[in-house]
Amino acid sequence: MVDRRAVTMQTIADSLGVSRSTVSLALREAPVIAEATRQAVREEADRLGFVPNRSAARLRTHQRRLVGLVVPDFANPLVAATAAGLQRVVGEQERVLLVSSTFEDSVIQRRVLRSLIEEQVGGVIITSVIGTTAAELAGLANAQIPAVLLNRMVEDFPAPVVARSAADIVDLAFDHLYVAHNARRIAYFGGFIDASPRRDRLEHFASRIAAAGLPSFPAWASPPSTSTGEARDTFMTLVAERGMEIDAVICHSDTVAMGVLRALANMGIQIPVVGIDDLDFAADMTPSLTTVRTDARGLGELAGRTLLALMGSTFEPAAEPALELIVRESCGCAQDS
Amino acid sequence: MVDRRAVTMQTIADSLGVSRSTVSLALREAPVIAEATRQAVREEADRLGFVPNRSAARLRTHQRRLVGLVVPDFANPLVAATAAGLQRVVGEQERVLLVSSTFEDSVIQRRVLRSLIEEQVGGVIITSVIGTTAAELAGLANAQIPAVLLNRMVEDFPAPVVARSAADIVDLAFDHLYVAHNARRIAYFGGFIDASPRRDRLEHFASRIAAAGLPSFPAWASPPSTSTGEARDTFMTLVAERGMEIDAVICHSDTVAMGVLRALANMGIQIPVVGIDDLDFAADMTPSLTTVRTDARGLGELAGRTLLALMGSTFEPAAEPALELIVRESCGCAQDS
DNA sequence: CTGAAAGCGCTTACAG
DNA sequence: CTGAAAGCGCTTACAG
Repeated sequence: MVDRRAVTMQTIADSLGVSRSTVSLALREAPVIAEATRQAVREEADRLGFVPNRSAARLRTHQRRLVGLVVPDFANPLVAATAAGLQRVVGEQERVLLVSSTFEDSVIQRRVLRSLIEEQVGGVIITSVIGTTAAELAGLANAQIPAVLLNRMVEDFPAPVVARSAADIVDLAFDHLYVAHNARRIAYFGGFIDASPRRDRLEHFASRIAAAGLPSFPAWASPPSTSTGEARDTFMTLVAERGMEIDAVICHSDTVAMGVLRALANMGIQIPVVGIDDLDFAADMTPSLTTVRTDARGLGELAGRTLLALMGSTFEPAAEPALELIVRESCGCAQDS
Repeated sequence: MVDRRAVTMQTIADSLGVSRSTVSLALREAPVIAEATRQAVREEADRLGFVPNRSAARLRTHQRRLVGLVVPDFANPLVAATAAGLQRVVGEQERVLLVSSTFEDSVIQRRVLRSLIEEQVGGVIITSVIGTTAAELAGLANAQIPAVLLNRMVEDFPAPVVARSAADIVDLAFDHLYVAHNARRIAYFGGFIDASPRRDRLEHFASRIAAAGLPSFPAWASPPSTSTGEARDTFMTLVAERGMEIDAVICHSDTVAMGVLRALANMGIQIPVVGIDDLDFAADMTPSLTTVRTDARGLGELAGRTLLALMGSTFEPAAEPALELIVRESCGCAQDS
């Protein structure tokens, strides 16, 4: 409101005829400063529109209030939901989130991590590019920056992994299709090849299939697809090439499930479809999507709390929110309700 | 890799027996330093795992490489897409994005803006909380931080507004319904009451309606709805209360359109529906959504370029990507293809 | 071509 | 209760 030169503590000190130390202590509400002085300093600071320079404070104290979030692409609705949960936790602590997408490019990831270290972030939450090794994350450890691995594991990197249980997710979907819908030729479809959550899910899925003595359909699991459009096209190609050899599908995500539902509609075929995530729009697809709710927002909050705990904050450890199967129309349960 | 104390330029200087200045100049590739020295410094820096401290550099130089993004909620897919475009532009310049959601809460917005100023961001892109006044953004101006208003206008605040033309959007949707589908009882539905883009669209919509001598249906425009579920419920309530008095709908967003399509399906009614945005999933709804493509990603890039230009970067000014009507099934055009 | 010195804006012992 | 001084890690004139 007042000046065009940056106003610093010195400005306030001069204007009040006190020292910088007094201003600093007064603004930080140090009880050692006389109430009258504190008051005067606060008022003058407001009048001048003083805003403390965090860079300077950080340089002096090594306090670190920034939190870095590194994800493949936050245009992905699942990622965006997770980030929103995280932001909630981080924002409550007056911390600020530095967000970067890597677009699955390890060169960008390297650059981004370096930037975050340079900015002296207090911690990092990362869904690392596929194929990332512990060595590529070593910079964080060297800079003593605590990290949390979100969803994707990195072999030999000593950081907590926050992710939903792949086995539990698969069990919920599989059991419903197998028991409630008598499906016997079940496929897992979609996702990023080689991402650890998908690998874990596929592994558990294979063991359930084997234990139940059911046939497996690896061809349906192999082509990658993450976007809705990709999923739709890939699924239609598979049906064209192999025929409708399956009688139910577990989709890697709701986004993928939407493409599969569209493919099925295009071809006039109906088989039970179960998604994973329960994103906002799952309830309003036609047919509405039966899906395993993974509560991305809750997971983001959990990741945030886990990181903040590593950074020294204390709060009651948040329980991991429970997974839940949300039954709707796409599996055939409520098709005509 | 080596030490647990932070390694600074002093560490490198000591280890090499040169001065801090030499290290600083060498690392910044100053031609004044002998090539051999530069080489030695670079190698030692790598060996020690040196990462420059941006806070210190910023304090000294007042360079500002951080860019702040303030949005209502980046879990909103439209916002996420815009943010992704922005990140692309910002990332190319080795800049880092500070992202904060305000959840439409002006108290949070105030806190967030203050944090960004404290962190010495070089610029801010903001979709401000509804009802934000220029006074609430004055802190940015005082701190001489350039700003770009994304989508939402703020009266009397001297910053460029980056948004798609409300009139053009409405024209594309209206003309298609009016001309191609002979709709005569057209409603605009959904969105946040009082957000400036919606106000502008409604205003232009009203003028088109009036010019064509068509009846208007303000009741359909008034109840707010931004999420898919909200839109679905609100739409069903309207139909229940008022009967099916309209024969076509322009929806404020694809997200809203999805809810409307679901509501129509629930009630077994078919009228032409046009969305706005063309998000990824629009092509794969059932029916697939006819919508005005606003290219959120492109808009994010444009906002980024606009801000960077304000911050002093120069590049060829990006043309605003054109709006385009994407015709699919939901308007009735390709229902059976 | 390289070094000594000053200073960015803050915080924190330490005197008084 | 308040002030003078040192120092965080960097950059940039200015000497030499």
